[in-house]
Amino acid sequence: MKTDIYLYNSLTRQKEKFVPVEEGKVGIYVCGPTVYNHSHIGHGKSYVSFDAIVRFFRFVGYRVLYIQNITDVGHLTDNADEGDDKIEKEAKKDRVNPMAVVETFMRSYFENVDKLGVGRPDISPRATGHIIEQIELARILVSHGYAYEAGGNVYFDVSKFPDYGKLSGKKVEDLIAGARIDVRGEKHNPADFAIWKKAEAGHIMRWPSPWGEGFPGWHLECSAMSMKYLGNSFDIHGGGLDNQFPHHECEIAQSEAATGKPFVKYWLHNNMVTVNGTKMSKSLGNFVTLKDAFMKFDPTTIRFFILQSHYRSPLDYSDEAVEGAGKGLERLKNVLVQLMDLGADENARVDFENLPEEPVNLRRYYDEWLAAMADDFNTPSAIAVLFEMLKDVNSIIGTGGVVTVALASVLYAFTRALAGDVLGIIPAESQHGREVETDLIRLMIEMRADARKDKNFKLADTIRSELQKIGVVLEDKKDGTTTFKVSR
RNA sequence: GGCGACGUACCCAAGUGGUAAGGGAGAGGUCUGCAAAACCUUUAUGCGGCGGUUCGAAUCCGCCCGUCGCCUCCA
Repeated sequence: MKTDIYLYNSLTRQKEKFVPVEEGKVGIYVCGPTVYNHSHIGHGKSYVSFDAIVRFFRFVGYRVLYIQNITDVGHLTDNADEGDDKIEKEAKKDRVNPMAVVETFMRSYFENVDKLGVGRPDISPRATGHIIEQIELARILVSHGYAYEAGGNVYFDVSKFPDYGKLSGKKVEDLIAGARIDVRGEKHNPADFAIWKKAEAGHIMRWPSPWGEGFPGWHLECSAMSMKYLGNSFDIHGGGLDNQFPHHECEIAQSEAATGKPFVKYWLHNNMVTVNGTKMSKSLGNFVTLKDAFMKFDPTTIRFFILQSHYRSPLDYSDEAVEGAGKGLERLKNVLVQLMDLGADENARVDFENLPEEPVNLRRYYDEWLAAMADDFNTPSAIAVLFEMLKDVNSIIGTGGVVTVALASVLYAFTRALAGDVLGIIPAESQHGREVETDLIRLMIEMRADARKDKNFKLADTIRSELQKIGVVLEDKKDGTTTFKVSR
């Protein structure tokens, strides 16, 4: 590995050096969405954050197995394990099969995060595809005495698992004292949680089990699926801070009670998104879906905006802030265009072991970037390093310094690798677009150059402004040449 | 009520004991037919407030104010 990685472990509440369960490999599980609605900007933050983390692990040489589930069993909208199943509620509204609702929003989810440059997980297991594993896990818990059946429901007995609360810092007594919920009489202890639920009449999604027809409790799927693909003990489990309790706490209890082994080594939690300072909620009408956001901003800009703050910091979404981020990103992308104009080879590779120190100190910038990323994935600091490098490069270009094709190529590849491959804030496609379009634009530039020579500035300006309308921005250089960039 | 975070310039945001990164916006300048881009200069004696520890604190401690999250489905 190129470097040691330190990460903040929610379980121990401190930064720790990452030591994998198995040398050279990382097993990571991240809680995926419940697909009953369009994804919002909060989902965006979570999945972009973990995407950057996964990309970084791969960059430094780890073999990563990334699992992210799709929750396609609805679970309940209400407290006290009552209320409607969210997916079924949606299905009844539209008079369609619940699985059709799942399909619709699962596709929507992937379309959205694809646009954000989030790499697909290696495996996207679905809860309904792992009912057998979940029943088996519940069966083990019952047979080991950690869970009990009551009226067709199966509950985890919190009193049998003394470590319950170790992740969230909660005490079972406090939970009972502060309980705002009506306690189900059949539970032994108010803090006990359902791992299998009886399907009442009219409940559509149901499966046979040793306890009659029913469906799995929410927490069970993540235990069953993570351990199936990553083993009983694995490296990293991630998710939103709002899932720390009860979801992740319950996962630990179920998994460790069933296997007798430590479940997860490092817990990573990303912080939440607020909109104009307040929590997103449908009732407040400030619910920003990714679809909405993409109407106003380029998805890459949204990604950049997300990564410009730390994953463990809360992020406040506002048009003003995203606009500001977009302008900054534009500058970053612009340097690549400039380097291309200097003849940079698009396919050049960087040798990180052997970076130049003059005239741009890439050695130092790389060390700083790496240190930032290795320190709990500090993407804001890493981005700041890229901006410092950019300033250096522009300064040389702007003051007429000599940038050889070889240097331009190294700078280009360096920026592409760090900003593109790892952070994902530079889209992969060529800035200059397709050949025919490029030739056409060059033709317009020549025509405009003739107009300028004749002092026909009216025509010259018309050409420039009309091209700008279709997203082609012309820039006249000092030496009389004109370059362009495509800004969409 | 219980638990936990956070509060850094006009906006966004790093920094967890050694004297305030970075981005946006603003101001002035260089370049230019004009733009745009780029570069240079500039914008917090101060990091919510008040105390304390220390040679030294945005960073540690205490209290207060404010915001957010969790305790109930949630990324």
